[in-house]
Amino acid sequence: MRKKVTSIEVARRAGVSQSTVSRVFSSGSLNVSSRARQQVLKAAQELGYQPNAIARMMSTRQTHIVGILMATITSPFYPYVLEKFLRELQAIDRQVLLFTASDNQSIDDLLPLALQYQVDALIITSATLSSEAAAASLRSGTPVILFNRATNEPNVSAVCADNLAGGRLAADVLLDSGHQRPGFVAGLQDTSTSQDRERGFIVRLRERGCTRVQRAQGHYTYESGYAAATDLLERAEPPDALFCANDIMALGAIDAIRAHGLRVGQDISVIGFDDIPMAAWGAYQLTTISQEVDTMIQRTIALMLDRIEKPDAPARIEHVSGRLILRTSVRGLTPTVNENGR
Amino acid sequence: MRKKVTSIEVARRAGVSQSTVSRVFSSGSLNVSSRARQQVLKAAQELGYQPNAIARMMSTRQTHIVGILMATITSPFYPYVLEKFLRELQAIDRQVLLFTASDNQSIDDLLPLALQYQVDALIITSATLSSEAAAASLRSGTPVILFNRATNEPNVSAVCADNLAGGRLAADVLLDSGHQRPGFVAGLQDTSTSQDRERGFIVRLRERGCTRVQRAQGHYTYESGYAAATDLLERAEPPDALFCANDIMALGAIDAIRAHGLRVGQDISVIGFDDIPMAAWGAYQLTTISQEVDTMIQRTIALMLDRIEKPDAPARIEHVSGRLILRTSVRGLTPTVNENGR
DNA sequence: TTGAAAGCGCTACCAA
DNA sequence: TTGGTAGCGCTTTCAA
Repeated sequence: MRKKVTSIEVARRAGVSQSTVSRVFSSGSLNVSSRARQQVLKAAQELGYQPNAIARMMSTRQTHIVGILMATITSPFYPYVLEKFLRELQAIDRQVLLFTASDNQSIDDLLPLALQYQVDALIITSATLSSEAAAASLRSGTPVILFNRATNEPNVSAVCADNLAGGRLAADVLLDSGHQRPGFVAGLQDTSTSQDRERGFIVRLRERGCTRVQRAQGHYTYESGYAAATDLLERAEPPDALFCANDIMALGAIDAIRAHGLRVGQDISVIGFDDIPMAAWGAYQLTTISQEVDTMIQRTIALMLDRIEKPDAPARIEHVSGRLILRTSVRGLTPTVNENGR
Repeated sequence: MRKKVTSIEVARRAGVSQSTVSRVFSSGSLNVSSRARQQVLKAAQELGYQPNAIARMMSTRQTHIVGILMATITSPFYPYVLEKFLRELQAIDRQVLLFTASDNQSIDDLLPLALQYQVDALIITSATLSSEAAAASLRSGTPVILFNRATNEPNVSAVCADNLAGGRLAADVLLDSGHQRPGFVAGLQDTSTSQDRERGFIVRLRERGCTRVQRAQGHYTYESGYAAATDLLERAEPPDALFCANDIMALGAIDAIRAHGLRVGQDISVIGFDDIPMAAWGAYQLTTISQEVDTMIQRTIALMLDRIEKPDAPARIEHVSGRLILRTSVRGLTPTVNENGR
């Protein structure tokens, strides 16, 4: 049992050359007589032979492995992203080597590691790339695609939601439904997602004459949303509506609001961003702006395949716009869209 | 940029042999004069050399890659499991090749694929292994460990929560707090987790004289928990307490109960299993039985390392018992434990 | 359609 | 401490 069976042993047993065995298991059995193929298959079956993928990578110099670097797997949005990536990549016969990093620092440490594995491409989610890291990836000739983060690096492609437009949409929604004092709960300070959502929101509010916006800092977790909302509610003139940079903070905000004895969607409105499944749960019914994960992922993979094929093609940034998902957490708006979490 | 730099080029530039370059990058620079090492490092730096991990695997016949096969990444319990596994494995210098499967069928298809990658070991979560698959893994000499599933296969190790004890605990909790008509919401029919939790629950209830237990079938999702609870509530003599086979169904049940105008923890009690972060959220405050993920994962990795070292050691099954996490969804019990989601 | 043989980029052994 | 060299298990020419 211990010993791995190699193509040589199969060849011996089948009475053919090792080359023939290789042909049977690679090029779709091209240029192999069906008699030889039968024999090889039979011998392989009997010996329990499986081709050694590592050796194959070695000679073809193609691993068919995609590296995924994910900073925050547990934030409820990302498991969907990961699962979808896996399915799509498995479907096109690519395997996934997964890395996780706690902060942007470790991304820089992990990148060379991923490159050592000769991945065909690297997808980085929920993290930013330093310029040095970008340079290293460029030098190695490994395409890098950012998912859900913008970047200024030339030569690094990215796919993200249209966060600016999303922020503007949130502003319009709140103003249209008659709110006067909107507040903003920010996500992690140094993320392009939070920055852009905030900027779109503020700019649009200003365009429509609303200049005083209260703000509290969160960091994309339930607890930080709870804390930020509490902070905002206890100020002298609390907001009458909250735009939270992601759904999970919005859920925390809702619970904080209720803990203050206020009713969400009546006394105060809340709007989120992402449309995670929990946003549709009975206890929350969160109105939010969706991230079109499926589309974003398809684009990411398309971009990736493109760069694997034409490594010298210029990098591209793509934006995917979200939709307003109407539920009951913003007052004066009635759900019309079809309701299913995801 | 395109071309990958090899150790030969580094050797040439550093004026040493290729063997020396190899030594510098492998055996911790053992048996290399510090002068030679300096030169090699300098040359490598200048050329942007990174050792090729695939080639290394090829000669050492050790990939240092662990395969993880995960059926349901998006069920809220699993992202934590995955992240924890990644951190722990990265910490001991092992990489993770991740596979996902939609059902037990595809597990069987994925297993040979994972084996082709010569993974040092395979961890399978939230899925069961057919006997043929177990045999295949055995023949290949690759250790397989099940996480969170029991198994009867000899030669397959497993780590899971003590589900039987958990079910008994749930029964005791409900009876001790004066409930008369407990009901059970089952998870996926064919999972050992749901079966064992149910069995422990029923057996203990019976031991204490409670024989009539109503039951509804769910499948480990929020929606199915909602539906199952609705079903139970609308029966002639609805239960006064619900034990749900996992937390996410319990949350669905809570929302269903509220939709019926009943108060959770007063009119009817709910107890879950897992202790996912959402169970601690303000809107739910779910009393539940924890799965000690960290411990379970450490055990899994220990088991794995053990079998990698001694492939002929017998398989082992380990159980990790959970704790009662008191919140407010079961009436008559007051939270005492320290409160933080995870 | 087949087989022989030359790599792929490393590690590890052996001799110096 | 060094360098030379023989693999690791495949794929892929090249000739036959």
